[in-house]
Amino acid sequence: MDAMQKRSSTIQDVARRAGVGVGTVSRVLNDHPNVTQATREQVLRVIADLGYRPKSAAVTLRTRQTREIGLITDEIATTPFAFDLIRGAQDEAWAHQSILVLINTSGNLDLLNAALDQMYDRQVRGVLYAAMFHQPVNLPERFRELPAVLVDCYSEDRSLPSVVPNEIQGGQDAVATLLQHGHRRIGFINYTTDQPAVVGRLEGYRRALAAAGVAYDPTLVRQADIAPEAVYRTTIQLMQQPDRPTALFCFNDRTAMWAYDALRDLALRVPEEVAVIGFDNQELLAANLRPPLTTMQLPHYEMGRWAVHHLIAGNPQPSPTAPQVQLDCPLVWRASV
Amino acid sequence: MDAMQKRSSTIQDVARRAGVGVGTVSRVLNDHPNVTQATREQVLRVIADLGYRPKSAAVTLRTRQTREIGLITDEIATTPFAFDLIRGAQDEAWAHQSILVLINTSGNLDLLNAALDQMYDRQVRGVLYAAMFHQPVNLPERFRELPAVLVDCYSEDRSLPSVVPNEIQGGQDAVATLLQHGHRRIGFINYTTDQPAVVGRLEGYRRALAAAGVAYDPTLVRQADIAPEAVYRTTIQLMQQPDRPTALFCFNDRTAMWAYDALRDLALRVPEEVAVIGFDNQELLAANLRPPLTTMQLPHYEMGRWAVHHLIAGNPQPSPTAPQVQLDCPLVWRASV
DNA sequence: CTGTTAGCGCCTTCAA
DNA sequence: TTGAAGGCGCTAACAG
Repeated sequence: MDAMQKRSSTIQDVARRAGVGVGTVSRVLNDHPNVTQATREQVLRVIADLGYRPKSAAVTLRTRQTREIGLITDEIATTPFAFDLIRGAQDEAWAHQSILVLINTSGNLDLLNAALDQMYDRQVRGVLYAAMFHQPVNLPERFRELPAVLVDCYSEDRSLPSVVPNEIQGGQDAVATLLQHGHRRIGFINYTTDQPAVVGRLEGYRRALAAAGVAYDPTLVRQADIAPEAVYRTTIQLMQQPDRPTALFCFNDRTAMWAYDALRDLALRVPEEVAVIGFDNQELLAANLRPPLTTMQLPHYEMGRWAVHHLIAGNPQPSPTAPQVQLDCPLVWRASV
Repeated sequence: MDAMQKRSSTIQDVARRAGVGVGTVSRVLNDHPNVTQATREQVLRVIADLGYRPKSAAVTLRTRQTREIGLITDEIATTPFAFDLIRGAQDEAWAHQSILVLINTSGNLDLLNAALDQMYDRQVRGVLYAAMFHQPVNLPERFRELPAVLVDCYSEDRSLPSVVPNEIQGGQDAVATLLQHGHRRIGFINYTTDQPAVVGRLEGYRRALAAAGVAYDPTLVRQADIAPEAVYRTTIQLMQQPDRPTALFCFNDRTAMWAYDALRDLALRVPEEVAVIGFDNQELLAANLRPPLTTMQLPHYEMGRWAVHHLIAGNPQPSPTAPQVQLDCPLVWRASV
C-alpha cells in the first residue's frame, strides 16, 4: 500500500514551484480577493501541473470545520426508501461541497452512542438521524450537543428540527383523486397501529370526504395487519358487504398488492370495477403490479435534501420552537384508478 | 452553531490535569507498553472525566492515515440491494474501527472523478466501487492509484480485485432443488441480455440437469424481457406446450411475480401443480407473494463485508492476478416449491 | 498585494 | 518510563 502512495505534493511544493509564498497559494485556493490576476493564474497553473489538492485533514485541523455531514440511520435497512433518502441528502450535501458519512445503528443504543462519538471526533458539520418509518423517537441528550435534523421521525419533545411526510395531505389527495373519478363509496384498508401514518391518512380520508360532501361511513373503514391473509380477508369482507365500495384506498402498496389478490379472486377487475390507490410508491411493487398501481409517493428524496439544507443553511439549534416540516406526498399516476 | 460548540478538550488539557506530559497521554491512548499501570490509570481517569476524545483530523494529519473507507456507488439507487451491501460494508468497517464515506455517482463520469478526488483528499484507506447489478465495468485509470475493490462488478482487464455473486452455483442449486422435488421438466424463463447473471444462471441450469442425468430440452428455455407482458406471454406459451413443465426457474423475483399471474390465469396452483423458484430474494416481493416465493439470495451483505475485509487485510494492489471472488447464493426457502 | 510566521492537535523521536 | 521538542499541511494574522 505504501508503495503506491507516492507522497502527494503539499502547498509548499506549489509555492516553491510558483515562486511565491505559501500564503499566496492559500489565498488563491480560497478565492481570496487580494491576489493579482497574473499570480493567481501562475499559481493555478502549477497546481494543475502538480495535480495538487489540499489535504482535508490539514484544513480541518486548522479551520476546525469539516465538509462532512453525518447520516445516522436506524435500521432503515430493509426498505428501498433508504437509498432515496441517502441520495437526496447526498445531492444537497454535494451542492455544498460536503460529503456524507454513514452509520447504521441497527436500532442499537450502544452503536448510536458510538456513532455520535465518531461524529464528534470527525467534527462533522452536523448530523441527520433517519428512522425506518415515520414515528416519534427518543434520542439521547447528546444529540442536542451538535447540529442535528431528524428525518422521517421527530423527537417526543419537539426540541429538534425534523422533516416528515405530510400524511394528511397524502391521504386527502389520494381520496380526492378517487372522488374526482366519480367514486362515492370508498373503502379504506388502514393499518392497525397508531403511528402517524395511520392516524394521518385516516384524517386525510375524512377531510377529503367532508370537502366533497360525502358522509363518512364507518363500515367502509377497516384496520388490517400488514399481512397477506389479513388484508385478503378484509378486502373480501369489504367487497361483499351490501352496497360495496367502488374504490379502495390502501394503507400502503403492499396492502394494495394483497387487495389485488382478493379482487382477482372475486373476479372484480381493476380499475374498471374497482379503483385502487396505494401509498408509499414502492417502485418495485407499484410499477410491477398488474395493473400498475396508482399511489402516493413518500418524499424520501426531498426529505433528505431538506434535512441537509436545513443543517447547513438553517443553523439549527435545539429549542422548543424547532421547525417540524411536513413535505407533501405527490400522486404517482399509473393504471389502477 | 459556534455557540454550542464548546471547545472540546485537547491532549494538552488531559496532560496538564493528569500532571504528565502529552507524550504519556498519547502513549496510553495508543496502548503503548511503556507506561506504568499507575500513570495509565491516572490518565485514563482524567480522560473519562474530561470526556476527552482525540480529534481525527489531527491524528490523520500526523499519521497520514484515516479510518475511513470510501464507498462509491453507481446508480445502485433503485434497488433495495444497495442497503444490504452498505450494511455489510459498514459492519466490517466498524470491526476495524473504520467508517464509511459514501458517494453515489449516478453513473456520471464527472461525478466519479470528483468522488475519487474526495477520496484522495480525505486520504481514505481505500475505496469500494459497487455497481447496480453484476456486470463488467470500465473504470478510470486513477482507480489504480489507491487500494480499491469492486463489488458486484469486475474490471474488463481483471486488474482490480472484485467480489461478485456465484451465478452458476445459484442457478445450479435452484434447479437441483427442483430436481430433488421430483421435477424432470423444468422451464427456465431467462432474461434476454448477455450479462453474467443470464449466462451464469443458464450454465447452472444445464449443470444441474446434467448432474441429474436429465436431458437438456431447449424448448423449455426461454428468454423474456423483464416486463409484465413479456413474462406473462412466455409463461403461457411454456405451460401450454405439450408435456408442459412441472416447475419453473425464473431469472429473478420480478419474473416470478409475473409468472404467478400467468399461472393463476391458467388455473395452475403453486406449488401443487407447478413449482416456482426465483432469484434475488427481493424481500419485498418474494416474501409478499402468494404463496411466498422460494428463491436464491444475492449475497450483497456478504459481498460488502468481503470487500472491506479484503481492502483492510488483503493489501490489494492492482495486478493481473487480482482475486476475483464469487460468493454463493443461498437458497431461501418459502412456499413455492 | 505578498511573504513570513505562528499555531490547529496529535504522534514520535530523542534525551534524560 | 517519561517529558520536551519538532513537525504533519494548512490558514490567518501581521508586517512590509
